[in-house]
Amino acid sequence: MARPKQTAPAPSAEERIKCAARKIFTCQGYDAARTRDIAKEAGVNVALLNYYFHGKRELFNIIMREQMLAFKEILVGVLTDESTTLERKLELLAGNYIDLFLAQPDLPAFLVLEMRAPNKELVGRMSPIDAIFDSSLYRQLVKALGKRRADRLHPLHFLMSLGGMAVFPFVIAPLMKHGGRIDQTQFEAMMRERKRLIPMWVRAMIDAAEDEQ
Amino acid sequence: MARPKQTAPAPSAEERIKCAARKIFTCQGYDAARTRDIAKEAGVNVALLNYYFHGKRELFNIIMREQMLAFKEILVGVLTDESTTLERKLELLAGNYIDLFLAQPDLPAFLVLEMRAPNKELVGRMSPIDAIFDSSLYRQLVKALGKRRADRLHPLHFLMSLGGMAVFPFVIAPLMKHGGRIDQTQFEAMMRERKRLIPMWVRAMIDAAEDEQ
DNA sequence: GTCTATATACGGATAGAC
DNA sequence: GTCTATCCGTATATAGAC
Repeated sequence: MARPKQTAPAPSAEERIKCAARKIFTCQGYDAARTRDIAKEAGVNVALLNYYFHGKRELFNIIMREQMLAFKEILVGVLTDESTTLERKLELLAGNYIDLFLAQPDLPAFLVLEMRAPNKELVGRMSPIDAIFDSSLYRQLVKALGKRRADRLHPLHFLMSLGGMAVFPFVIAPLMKHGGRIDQTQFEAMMRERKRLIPMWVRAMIDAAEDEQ
Repeated sequence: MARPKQTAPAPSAEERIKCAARKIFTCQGYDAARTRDIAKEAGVNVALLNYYFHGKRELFNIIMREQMLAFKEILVGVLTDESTTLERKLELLAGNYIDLFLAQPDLPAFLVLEMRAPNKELVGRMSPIDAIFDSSLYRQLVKALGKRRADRLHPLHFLMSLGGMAVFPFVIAPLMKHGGRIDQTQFEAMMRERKRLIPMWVRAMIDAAEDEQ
């Protein structure tokens, strides 16, 4: 009698191709990626890749959509929650994004790269900008800034700053690791520190705006 | 008698090729760029490109080195000036970088892209990390943090934050311009605002560290 | 120095057997 | 569904004339 499988079932070829594609596309970008390499990584032939997905571009679009969605879901999930405070939202954003990038260090550079001209339509459809403007967080920022200051100082400034502080270290990591003054372990420790620091800093930035003449 | 030339002399073919290469490489990245397009943009034939420079890779390396140098010179120039205050250095860094990106909006994404694995050696040689550790700014940061706090809170945190706040808006510009809520004019106005805001914010971040228990 | 014409390689895609 | 073999376009690079 067949006992229930304890181990995960061997992933289908289709699934293996998608995983391989995600790995290679995110590491190398669309133009540098070779379908042959994706097929080899998945343990199949190029022909099969074209059988399941219809060519390189189609496969890429699927991966790209998935990755942008993962990115957007973190943002929108936190942004629109009416039940959390501004401070808590800042903590969640910084924490979730840094955790995501620690798990997938190539993701930020990949998204930066592929958001460029050739994919304008694809990217446009995924833009979270409307969700931001209509969000709970946006209203909380306006309130924290005070009506008068929110007129002169766009709330987006603070979201751009938060994003930049979370993302930037990962894209310049290759530079920082040269010369041996920062190694991978130290780098990761610093990124974990930033989960605590960034929300505190954004709060300080909001308050600094308060003090302007 | 030949009067002195009032107009700039027609740039040599070599120079035109370099300009075309800079434009096309920075807009499209190495893999997507076609030597034919560079040659056409320069008004010459592909053969000539290979005559002056030795193949696509060589030409690219020259451009890449130049662009990274421009980037690094801003940083190092400000960093090492013993005669300016911490506050002034922060102003100069934010101001100079944002001006550079306003003039060349594709530059940040290009550098992010090309700093990846395939160019590790090239990038490593250009890393500004040593210059940072030995700089006047670094010492000023340690001092501003206070010796005790500088032990627990790495001064690099603040440079990463400054960099991220200056760069990030330019790399997500394609996302922000969708939906018509931010247009190009507004975007540029916000970036100019940030030249004033970022130094103030970094100062606030340093002071926020001061207040921790 | 600058061109035309061409060699060569490579990568994406497909035909067709199993 | 999955493979082998192959086609075909395209991109880099070079040979050689002027």
